[in-house]
Amino acid sequence: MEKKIVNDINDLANILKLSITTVSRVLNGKAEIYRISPDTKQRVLDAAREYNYIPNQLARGLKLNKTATFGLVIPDISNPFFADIAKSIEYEARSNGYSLMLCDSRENIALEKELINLLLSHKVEGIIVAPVGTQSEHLIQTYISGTPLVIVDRSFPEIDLPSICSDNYQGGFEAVNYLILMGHKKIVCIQGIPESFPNKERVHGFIDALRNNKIPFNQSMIVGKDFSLENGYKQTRMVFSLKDPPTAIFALSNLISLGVLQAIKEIGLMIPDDVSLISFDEQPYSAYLGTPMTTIDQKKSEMGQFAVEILIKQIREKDPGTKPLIMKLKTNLIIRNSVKNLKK
Amino acid sequence: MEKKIVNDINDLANILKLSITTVSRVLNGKAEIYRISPDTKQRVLDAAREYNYIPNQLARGLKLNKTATFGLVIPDISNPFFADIAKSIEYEARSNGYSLMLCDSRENIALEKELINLLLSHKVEGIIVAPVGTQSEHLIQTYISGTPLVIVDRSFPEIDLPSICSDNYQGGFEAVNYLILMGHKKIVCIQGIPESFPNKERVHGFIDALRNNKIPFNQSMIVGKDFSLENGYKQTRMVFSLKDPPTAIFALSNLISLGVLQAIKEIGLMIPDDVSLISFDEQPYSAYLGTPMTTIDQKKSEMGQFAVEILIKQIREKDPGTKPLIMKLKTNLIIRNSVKNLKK
DNA sequence: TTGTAAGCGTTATCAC
DNA sequence: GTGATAACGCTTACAA
Repeated sequence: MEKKIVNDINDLANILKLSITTVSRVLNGKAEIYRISPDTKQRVLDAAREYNYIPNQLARGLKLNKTATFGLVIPDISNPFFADIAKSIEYEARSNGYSLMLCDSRENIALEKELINLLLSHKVEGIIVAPVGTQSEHLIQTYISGTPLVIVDRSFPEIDLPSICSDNYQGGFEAVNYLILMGHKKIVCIQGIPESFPNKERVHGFIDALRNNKIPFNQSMIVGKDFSLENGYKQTRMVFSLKDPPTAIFALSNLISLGVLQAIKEIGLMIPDDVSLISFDEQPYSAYLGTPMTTIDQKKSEMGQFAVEILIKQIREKDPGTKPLIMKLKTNLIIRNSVKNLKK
Repeated sequence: MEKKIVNDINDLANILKLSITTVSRVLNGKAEIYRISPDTKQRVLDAAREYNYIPNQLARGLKLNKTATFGLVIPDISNPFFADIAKSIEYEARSNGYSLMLCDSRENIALEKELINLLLSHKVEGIIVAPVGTQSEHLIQTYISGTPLVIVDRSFPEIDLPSICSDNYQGGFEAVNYLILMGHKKIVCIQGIPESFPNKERVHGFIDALRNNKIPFNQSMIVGKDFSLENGYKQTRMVFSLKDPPTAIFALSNLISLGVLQAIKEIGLMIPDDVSLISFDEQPYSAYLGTPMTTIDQKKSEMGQFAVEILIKQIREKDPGTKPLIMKLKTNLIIRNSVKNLKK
């Protein structure tokens, strides 16, 4: 006797000699509501298991207007910062019954727009996005069109979109303040994507910390163009080819600081004796580098967790009247050995 | 005049005073085939753009039995090894018009099974999985049920499933052979998940390299239970609490070796003067650690790339008759400073 | 307590 | 050249 293959709720109903209605009800846990006999219920459940019936989410989604899916758009999943956030979001989404569609925008705004539309076409119930640049029209558009959306990491100034990010200004300020406390005055900041919001805020903190300590600022103290290792490398080489190089470098990402390390090494300098270094993004390896690195830690898992919470809240409340929630998470300065105390 | 909101191909057809059939045809690039007038075609295209019509992939998928979606199941997206693979898979999938559903199985076999079913219910067109353990029935089941599937990283011995992984045996063998060449005899291998295939193969290579060099092997030379940092830390502390500790450690993952570094540091030893270390998985930071680390590099992006290629091939050919493709990628020994030459 | 049938947004078959 | 309609697999109002 060959075992029938069940692709369908229909096949299942046929085998059981029941209507698909009854089968559907049992499978959706509505047996009691419709007073389906315990016997029938058990038969359905047994058959579903026996024939390994897997409901078709497409059909279900089409009918119910629910896909139990979120979309996640991030600039680079191979950057451990975003991988950590993705981990947290995946976990939190799954815990709430949602699957995740992963989109890597490769720091490309055109692709980001495309990906948002793709997610929309897949009828995701919500989108979490770490935006690439300063453009936000497409995000606002999807938000007001009714798709719940949360921005993580890269918020926008004065925008009415729910968002959650680190207090990048605070992080930048504290980092540089610490450098100054250690006696540094000639500081160079190697930045990431200049237009991106976290970058701007960190730079803002950098400048304010200088100002606060009466240290003159000029534009040559800020170099760099993106968050990559290559950028960190090139800028460091460039900076040290100039006369009067800095005593300290402030790197605005984990990848940038790796590039700095490479350049420093090639040039033949030592950290912190010849140059000091402080970097955004704590990583598992930060403590085990040639010189254990002083870093600004961000609350990555909280970020992911809150992002999903805010999204789910939007879905539940369906209340576009209320002011969108904007959260800022405190950063944390982790002091190790990569900054020299010039005052000693 | 308020702009109408278009949710539907129906709405679009109404606005244009055309049938949905015609609209659908134009939108699917079949205008020429059905000899639709250039004028009509242009009107449809313009309207679609103007009203920002986004096709419903659920309905499309239901009808066509195509979702343009792959599923990816990996044990831990925050492990940079898997993040790199995911990056490559996402890129390659997207280049071929597929989106990616990301599932993190958290090294949990029950969850892995559940996730596979979830992906099936979402009607993904193919699944790429880095399996958690030794169980493969659920994978074989979905493969023979007709859903294209590729295993990455963690293959199974003697299994008829398409798979692509590193030559873990070679990697293990070369690593240990190198240690022996440098004069090491007392070597401890801190392994990952013992039942997992890559782990077994690496251990196999470890043992064969010893044997090959007439160095006696005993079970106490292999310790550890998973690929985590904590495992690396605990095992190192344990090993060095014993009398007659090893002169060299072979760590079977990037996270394990970070744990080793932490323990070594706490104990107050130096690498490579007091202990040598060689580790699986090259990472961007490997070269910048306290002692630049000697590592076994794996071809992560090739792995992702080939995985997608194999998947797409399965979809195209629909030919379950041919023997499933199994690929092994060569590993690469990167020599730095973490192994001491005892023969000097 | 169970069944019939409409409809979710598409595409494909057949007609004109 | 264009259009009406069935069908994809499911849920649910309405019937029985």
